[in-house]
Amino acid sequence: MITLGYALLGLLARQSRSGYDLIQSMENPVGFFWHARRSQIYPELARLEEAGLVTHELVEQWDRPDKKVYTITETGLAALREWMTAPMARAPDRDEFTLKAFSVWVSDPTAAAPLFRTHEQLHRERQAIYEQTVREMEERWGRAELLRLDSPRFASYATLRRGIDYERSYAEWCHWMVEMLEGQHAKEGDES
Amino acid sequence: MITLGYALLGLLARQSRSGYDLIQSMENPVGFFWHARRSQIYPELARLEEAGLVTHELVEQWDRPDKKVYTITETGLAALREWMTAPMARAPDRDEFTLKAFSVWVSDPTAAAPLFRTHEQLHRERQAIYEQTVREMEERWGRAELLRLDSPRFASYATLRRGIDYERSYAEWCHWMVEMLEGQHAKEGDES
DNA sequence: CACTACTATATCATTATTGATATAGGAGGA
DNA sequence: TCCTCCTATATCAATAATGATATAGTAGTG
Repeated sequence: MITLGYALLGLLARQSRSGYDLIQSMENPVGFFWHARRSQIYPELARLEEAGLVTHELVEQWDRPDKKVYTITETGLAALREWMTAPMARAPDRDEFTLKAFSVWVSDPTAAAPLFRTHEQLHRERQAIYEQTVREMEERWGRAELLRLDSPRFASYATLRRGIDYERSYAEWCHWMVEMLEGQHAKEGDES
Repeated sequence: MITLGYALLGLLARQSRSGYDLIQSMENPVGFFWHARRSQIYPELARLEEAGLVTHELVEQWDRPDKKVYTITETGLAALREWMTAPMARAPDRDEFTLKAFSVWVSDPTAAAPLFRTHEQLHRERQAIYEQTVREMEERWGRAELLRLDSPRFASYATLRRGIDYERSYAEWCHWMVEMLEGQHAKEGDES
């Protein structure tokens, strides 16, 4: 099965949702680690249902279009558990922005610097969003709940921690690049 | 144009290579930030040639099959420069392993811990490879050359720095996860 | 002599993902 | 009233990426 399928199962294991809700969840902060378009989600839901991993219930609404609310089945939960603990190889790394760094030498440093400056900003913003989310979670459920291993809150918290580390380390690297490109490498220490 | 195209141009800007050489370069440490299979590289080279971004010269060899050595053109270099400084949005994050963390709550912690243990190891190993590469570069060209902005060495060094940070932060997160899952969260500080 | 590995290029089918577009009712603002 | 936005689902074409396989010569090992 496709990774997207497990992403959807992971969301449905927490709570039943419509396709539209799933699309929202995939776009919002918590879904930062996997991304998909509507055109991929609806067919994938159909495939999950065909495989018996989810079922749907039609919910009629008077004020807006009717929706199909999907619920994970026991089979679906079992599939999610199996995927969860299945040994897995490193995913091939793919980052177009880092790829740019690999060719930074061909361009004028003063032309390249703004690019890295912008990305430093983008990553710091994302970091701030994740940190804010963690703070909100702490206020809402308390720190103890976030550390209860069988709680979805813990899983969200763990994921967010990864996100925060990722964004911070990315932003720091961008910052270093800007310093280099702007010729202010006086601060540059040695951390071989 | 496709990102892979710029990855290939980036390699050819440094040195002319055959398709086969390019495949090697994409698999080795330096090419850790983008990945492609043979079946994608050969057609892409043909497309680059059709677009006038590279040319090839047939090199006959007596001891092994003849090869086509590709060289970047002025147009190709211009295209690379333009892509280099073109404003770029955040790439959608995609990491199947982090996605697993999002569903870690459904599985038994003792079953999940080894998974994170393994990945900590994988990332530490990769980190060590990158660090070793940097050390070799320092020995071979000297630290000053690695910081010369118009040198491909600087670009490689910058890329490797990103790689090292990425691997370290990933490994540290995996380590934290293992501690959590194994119930040794005594060390857990507060870094909100 | 068979087997395996390496150099070298290439095609094919399939799957995954993206981008554009369609439909359709309700809400809210200009 | 027109326009835009939101909820809600869906299809379609195009592109990107993967996996499998083919060909073919050389070199080395058992």
